[in-house]
Amino acid sequence: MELQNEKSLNFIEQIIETDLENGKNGNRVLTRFPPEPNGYLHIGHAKSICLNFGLGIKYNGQTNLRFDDTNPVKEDEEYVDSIIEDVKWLGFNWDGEIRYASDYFEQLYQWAVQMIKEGKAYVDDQPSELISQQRGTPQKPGDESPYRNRTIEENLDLFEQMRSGKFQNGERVLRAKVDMASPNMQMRDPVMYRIMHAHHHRTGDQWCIYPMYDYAHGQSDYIENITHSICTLEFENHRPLYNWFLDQVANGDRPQQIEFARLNLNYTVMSKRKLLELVKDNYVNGWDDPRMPTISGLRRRGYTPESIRNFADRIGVAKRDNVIEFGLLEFMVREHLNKIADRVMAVINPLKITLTNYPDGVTEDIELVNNPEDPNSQSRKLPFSKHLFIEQDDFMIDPPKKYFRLSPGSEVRLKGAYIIRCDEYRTDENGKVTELLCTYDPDTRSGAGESRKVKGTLHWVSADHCIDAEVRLYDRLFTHEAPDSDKDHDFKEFLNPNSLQVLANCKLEPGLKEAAIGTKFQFQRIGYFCVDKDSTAEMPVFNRTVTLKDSWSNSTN
RNA sequence: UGACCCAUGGUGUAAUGGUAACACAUCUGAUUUUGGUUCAGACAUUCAAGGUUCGAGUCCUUGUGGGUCAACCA
Repeated sequence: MELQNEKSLNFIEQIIETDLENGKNGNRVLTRFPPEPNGYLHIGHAKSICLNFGLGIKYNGQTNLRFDDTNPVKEDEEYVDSIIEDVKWLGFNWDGEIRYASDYFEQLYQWAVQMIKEGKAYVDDQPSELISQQRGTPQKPGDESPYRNRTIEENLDLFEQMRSGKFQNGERVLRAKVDMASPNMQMRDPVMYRIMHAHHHRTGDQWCIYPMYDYAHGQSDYIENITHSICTLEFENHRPLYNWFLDQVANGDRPQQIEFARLNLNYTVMSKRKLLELVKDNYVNGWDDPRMPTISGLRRRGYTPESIRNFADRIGVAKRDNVIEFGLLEFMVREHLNKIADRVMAVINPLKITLTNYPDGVTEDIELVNNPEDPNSQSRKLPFSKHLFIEQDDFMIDPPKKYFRLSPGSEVRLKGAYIIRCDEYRTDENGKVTELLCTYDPDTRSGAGESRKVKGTLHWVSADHCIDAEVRLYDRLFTHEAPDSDKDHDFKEFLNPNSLQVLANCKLEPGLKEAAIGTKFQFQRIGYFCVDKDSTAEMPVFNRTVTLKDSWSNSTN
């Protein structure tokens, strides 16, 4: 960690280092990642995870994983499991056991009773609409509830009855007695407890009153001895309330809430509600659909934990609203995959070619390095024969200038093998090219010494030896840079109809038959791909993680 | 018409009162048996006006622009 000294500190690190210099919190650093288990984690959470756990590591501290499970009707164990998996996969370890806000329900209740006794909380009998009206507006102060000055005894009794199930949902709430005239809306006697006769995924039917976020969160931080409670900007207005609740119970060290700007990525949506909508209404195939910005989606797409951590590091941490270009995420995964992914031959839109002067029935072994970027890389042998497949894009009848690939009469090298010339092409009734007849130059085999140069090098597979595979090409999920920014159009109107393209007739080099699920490859000249979980022994399925950078198609567009 | 927060190249982030920099993107060129990688280069930045100071992106004031807040959500 010493090496990080060269790098400048973000504003949260500066706060922590100042605290450390001042001996605050007994020189401890304890952060927490507090997801609500009401959906799958997305790349925005990854930023928060990397921040919180990263701080724990950097300052020799720890980070807790705590589920903020105070709203049983929205939460589910499926989400708990997925969140645990995603945090682990990103490569982080939390301190001790997993925590749950629901573990603290009894303590929270006792503190609420104490607050009632001190005249700091009261039971309100009014329905939510009325309470809402009395709250006033940002410009106009609120009005006090007629129940605000009940006796402590009455409050105690009513709160006890709330807990014991005497009331229906919505009949009573417990409110903090703060200040109905505060210019900060959060301070206008916020609700602390509401009645919910609902089954909780951990506490079952033990409770029918549940604490609200503002009350539960800060107290949970305090219970866990959190030093720095990092959250996103929209909680900035809540900080005085966070501190007010702490004032009621805290002795000694207390957590400090610090807000940072959440991640926004263009061409996608990041709200859990909207992501849930895409899943529920089948606009995508589940939370881990490779087009989703969820961590599980990125994982299935072929992203590596390293690339996501590097991304989080690169985008930085600050307080100003930001929209990161999706291309940066793609850069990060290319950068990592370039180093670790073996290169393989894969023809995704096959075009048959026959080498008319190559002997029938002969197979040669072509040796290729698996990854030229990796000094320790092994090589493998590929079969080469008279009948081959190349990419349809690699042949044009009437090519533009500076087209380095095949066209009638032109020459290219087949990577690792020979230089070939296209003599003839055949088309079907629609004019589509169906086959090329080529001749090879036997003197140009790779590694056979001095040979003449050609501009283009193509990837290929032997038609007699290749395997069939399905390849799924993904494009951005939305056509709009900011799909949820348009007030007149629902974000789903900007869904990209071409975000998934399935190619069912792809031809791959034989060694790919046994590739394990999740294995990452570079399909030479095409992009990075990984083996999808839908693969079967008969039909492997590959997901395109990202294309290779392509300055040719960029310049022609 | 309140409170709180924010403002640096196209994007994001630095510069901690002392030469405005790094990455991505874009564009050149070199290398290359991947139109990849690598290498070299180019482009382009302090919201405005006042003030403090020898010196301001940084501190102060005002303005402008943007964000957040009126769930028994988190």
